[in-house]
Amino acid sequence: MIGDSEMSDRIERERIIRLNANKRRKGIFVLYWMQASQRASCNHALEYAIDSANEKSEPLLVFFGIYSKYPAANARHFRFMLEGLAETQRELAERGIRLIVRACSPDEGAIELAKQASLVVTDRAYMRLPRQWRARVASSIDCPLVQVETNVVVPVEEVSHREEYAARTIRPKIGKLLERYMVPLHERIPKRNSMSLDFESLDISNPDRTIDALGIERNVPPVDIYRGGTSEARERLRHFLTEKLARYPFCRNDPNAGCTSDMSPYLHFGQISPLEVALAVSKIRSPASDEYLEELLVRRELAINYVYYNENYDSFEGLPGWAKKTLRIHSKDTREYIYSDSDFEMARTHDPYWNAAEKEMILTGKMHNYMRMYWGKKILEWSRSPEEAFSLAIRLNDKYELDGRDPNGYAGVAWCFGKHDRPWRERPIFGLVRWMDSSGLKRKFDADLYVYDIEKLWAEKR
DNA sequence: ATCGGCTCGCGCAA
DNA sequence: TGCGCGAAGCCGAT
Repeated sequence: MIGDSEMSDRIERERIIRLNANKRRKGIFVLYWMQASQRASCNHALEYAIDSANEKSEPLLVFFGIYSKYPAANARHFRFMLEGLAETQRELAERGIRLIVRACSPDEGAIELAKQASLVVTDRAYMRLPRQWRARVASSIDCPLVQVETNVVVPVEEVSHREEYAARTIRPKIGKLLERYMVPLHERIPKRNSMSLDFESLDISNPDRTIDALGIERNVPPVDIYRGGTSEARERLRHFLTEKLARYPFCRNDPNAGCTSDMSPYLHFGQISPLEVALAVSKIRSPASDEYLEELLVRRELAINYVYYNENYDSFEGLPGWAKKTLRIHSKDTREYIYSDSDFEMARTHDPYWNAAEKEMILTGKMHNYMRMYWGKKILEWSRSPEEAFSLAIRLNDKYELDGRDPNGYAGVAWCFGKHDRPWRERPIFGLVRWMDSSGLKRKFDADLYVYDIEKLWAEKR
């Protein structure tokens, strides 16, 4: 596909990819089909759409399709998303841009609205389903579909043309491109106001009412701890930078310390831009900010590289050869414990630390990173086979985590099975895959305090 | 408390 | 072709 920069002097041309060969035509508006980047600020796709609209003095209409059947999504995810979307709608309105929201498969909605558009702009997610949607829209509409990368700091294909092996192989590739791509995005206002365009749109001012109206599953309840939206994300970022970052290197692996940034749900729904976070953090020059940028830029964009280039990102098959081989050799090893899916899901194992991690996820929608590793390793250890373990870990992660169904989640689970890691001393069940044990948790932090706190929360909520 | 060994494959130097 | 080294590991020796 061809890069296209003629319309935007402020967006790096590598972020822009035409997904079909259609020519721009006369239309009533430029359409920004918003999907992955649900925000009004620091959004390259939105800014590109504004430039495109201004160029021909057309108004800009933004469309978001709410797909109530999105795999593994439930009321927890939808409420968080809707809270953010309502704020984004208000923010866009202040710039004279109308955001319409419809309950439909997003590709269907985009195809319908594209009939009246001169040009369609969209943002970018890397999972199977949104990629299918974009492909379908590209071939079904009569005007151009232009994809603008705003979900990563360095565009995926610029970093590498293939699946990277580990953090150490992608780190220098990202590092040398940061100078070019880690630059602020200046925002503009459309020449023509689109607020008066008369299009049917869902009222999303009350998320719970919308959830009921859409008939979305309430089997996993929303959480109160994390409220969706760009302003909430920014407030958390500010708090992280002023109160937590300095001690981040010493306490980030301690679930009791409460010193994580908690950006992942906001990044997952695109409510805050990774570029905005990176620029804010990098203003503080310290070893601590470098350590955080490693997470945000190297680990996060490695996870995206994995999902983008590995079609089996959510199954055992996606693992590296050595890991699959060694896990298969040991798949018949005797397991001291074997739990059913519901034993795991209901936190009914013999291990209080594992149960606490599971309960933290169920209650809060976010398990501490360090416990996520232990949690995944033990599912592997206590399942009938590594294939079943992998698929259960993905299912639980997608269902309960606010940041589930995200490249980070898939790469995180895969890491527990050897992805992006190296081999270690061979042992039963795990083979050469790194093993973890609860004695390690106790060595590194007060694991019993963690259990105590989670059990207390569990008792309060039940 | 600290440290080497475990083990595979990438990427660079030669 | 050889060599160093790697996301969070554990284990056993000192």
